Amino acid sequence: MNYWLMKSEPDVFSYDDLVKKGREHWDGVRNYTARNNLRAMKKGDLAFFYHSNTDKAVIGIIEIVKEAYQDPTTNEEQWVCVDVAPKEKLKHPVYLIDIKANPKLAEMKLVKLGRLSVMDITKKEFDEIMRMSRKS
DNA sequence: GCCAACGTTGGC
DNA sequence: GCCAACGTTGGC
Repeated sequence: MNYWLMKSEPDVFSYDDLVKKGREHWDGVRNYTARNNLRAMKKGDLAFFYHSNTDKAVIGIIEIVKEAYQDPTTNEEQWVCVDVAPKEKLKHPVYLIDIKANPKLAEMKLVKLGRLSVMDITKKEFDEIMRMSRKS
């Protein structure tokens, strides 16, 4: 079981949009590091859904329901996508500013590699963000 | 293979 | 809207 964090601009595709759809392709990734992470995902892995730009917060948990396959939005063979489904919306969003302020999360790629859109996180980081989401 | 120029992302 | 960070491209 691996843990991930995936970014989306909520104006383009939000967690609530995913809930409405029930399941969606996570396509359009055109970055090699992010692509490698997509390829490493296993069915059943969990990922945080992060809203960039307007919210800058982790909103919910999603589950990988289909492993990497050719991205249908391009003919270039090197790009892949996965399918995801909503798992659970966090009780409270966990904001980037609070993640940055938490020393336990200082090593997160979210903080260190600001532009990476699909990243791996540790179970400790996953658990810590879950803990933060339970209090307002 | 180096590196400057350029484009994109995303926080502020 | 600006700009820093950084990945990618292309000339040499």
